[in-house]
Amino acid sequence: MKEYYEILRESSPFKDFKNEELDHVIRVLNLSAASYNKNSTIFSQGDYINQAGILLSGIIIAESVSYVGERRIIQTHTQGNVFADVLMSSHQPTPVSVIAKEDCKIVFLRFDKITENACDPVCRRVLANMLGGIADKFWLLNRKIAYLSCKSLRSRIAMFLLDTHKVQNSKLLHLNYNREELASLLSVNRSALSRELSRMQQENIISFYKNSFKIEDLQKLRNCL
Amino acid sequence: MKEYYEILRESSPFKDFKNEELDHVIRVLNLSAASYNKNSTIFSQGDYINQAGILLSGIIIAESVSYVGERRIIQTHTQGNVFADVLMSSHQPTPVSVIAKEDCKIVFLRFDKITENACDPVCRRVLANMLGGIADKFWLLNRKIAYLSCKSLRSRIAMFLLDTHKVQNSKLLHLNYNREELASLLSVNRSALSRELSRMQQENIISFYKNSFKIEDLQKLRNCL
DNA sequence: ATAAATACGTTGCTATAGCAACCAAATTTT
DNA sequence: AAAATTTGGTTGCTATAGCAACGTATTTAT
Repeated sequence: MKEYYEILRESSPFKDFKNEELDHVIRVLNLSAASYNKNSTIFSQGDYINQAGILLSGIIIAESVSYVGERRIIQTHTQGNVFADVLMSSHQPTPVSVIAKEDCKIVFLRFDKITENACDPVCRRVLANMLGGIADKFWLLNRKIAYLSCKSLRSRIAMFLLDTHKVQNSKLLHLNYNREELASLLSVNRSALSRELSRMQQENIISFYKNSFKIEDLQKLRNCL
Repeated sequence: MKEYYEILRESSPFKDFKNEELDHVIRVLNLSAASYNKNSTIFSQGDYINQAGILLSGIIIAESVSYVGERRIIQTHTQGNVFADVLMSSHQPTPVSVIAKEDCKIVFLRFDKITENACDPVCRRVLANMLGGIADKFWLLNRKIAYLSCKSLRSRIAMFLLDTHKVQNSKLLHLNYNREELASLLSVNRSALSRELSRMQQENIISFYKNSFKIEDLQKLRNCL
């Protein structure tokens, strides 16, 4: 596990943990790294989950399959991200499937192990950190609801780009989605998305090539809302 | 607090707690009931929150105000519901305002108090229960995203009604929203909502009077998806 | 290297849902 | 009880976005 200390320190549960603290917590919670091949399933929609995962390497996506078989991407995760933390204490089946998009290494945190050791101040810190992480995710979901609540396609795009701008803190945005995935994320039709993006480019609000976007006129983009 | 024991036992943090356990937890966490008048604000959008609330009596709503001043109802809470639990450990400002829709009594649970006492098995149970509650809310948000992701207005309505049907476990549905609020919840135009509801009534899929709805043909309603 | 598959932009057609304006019923205020 | 306000259904108009079909560029497989 030593090789992953840097990554763990970047993850929310172990944020800024010292080496000794990581040693300690790995021993107490009995942590180890698991490997998954590309395209393998980590959790299936409907599973009952009692552990969270921290992605040590690779990329995973959370997706849900609708009643008519449409896949909708809920989220993507990269190195250091925590997933399934929200679900680890739920009595509901998970509404999403988690799939390795590339070869992955993952360390799992069992919820019962953590609470069992809640007297241990280090474990307690892990727990508090994880709760903070869950709150942040909740906030993200609320953002998603915010842009799904936008009436026009253009305002949806604008809100999404402005959000991404805020996160990446640059007018040059690199999205991790192709058009189909972006459309699915925004719950709009792909061709309609392409059309609207082209229009916005023509109006010099944005420009783009593949999944690289540039905000040409921040004020105009804000006015789209 | 004794008078609220029945309600507390119905709330997720204290689910099925015995009297002695409630006595204990109230003492350790120093709990007491606060009163709010109708239309008063409990939390304001932008506040930093370090405590959750349990609604002992009354009705509260969580709403967010958009950039252009539109109010959007995020959630309503009634007796026994927990709110702000998700946010109590967040370093983000709350994205919603919480307003008393009627006179309310509320008991607040401070997050730091709970973790401080994590060695106490009863407090630990409270913590685990609250996490479970948060997971359930996450699941609800995901449901909301599911119906916001529906393309047609009709399918949005259908999914919402089917969800409500599942929760209330009856073909007679009593909604806590008026049309304006329902439209806001589904993020659609009110008149368009009325029109579509009328159409669905004409097609004998549902019937309704005010905020009472009846599913006339469950299969047809499912086919709307 | 060639073929196959995937990704993405374009466009015409059309159904849909937003908007506004109006009216009627119900509820609240005076 | 009358007036005022709120709530909800109706409808015509119109902009928008979904859909399908197609073409081209890019990537992947053989």
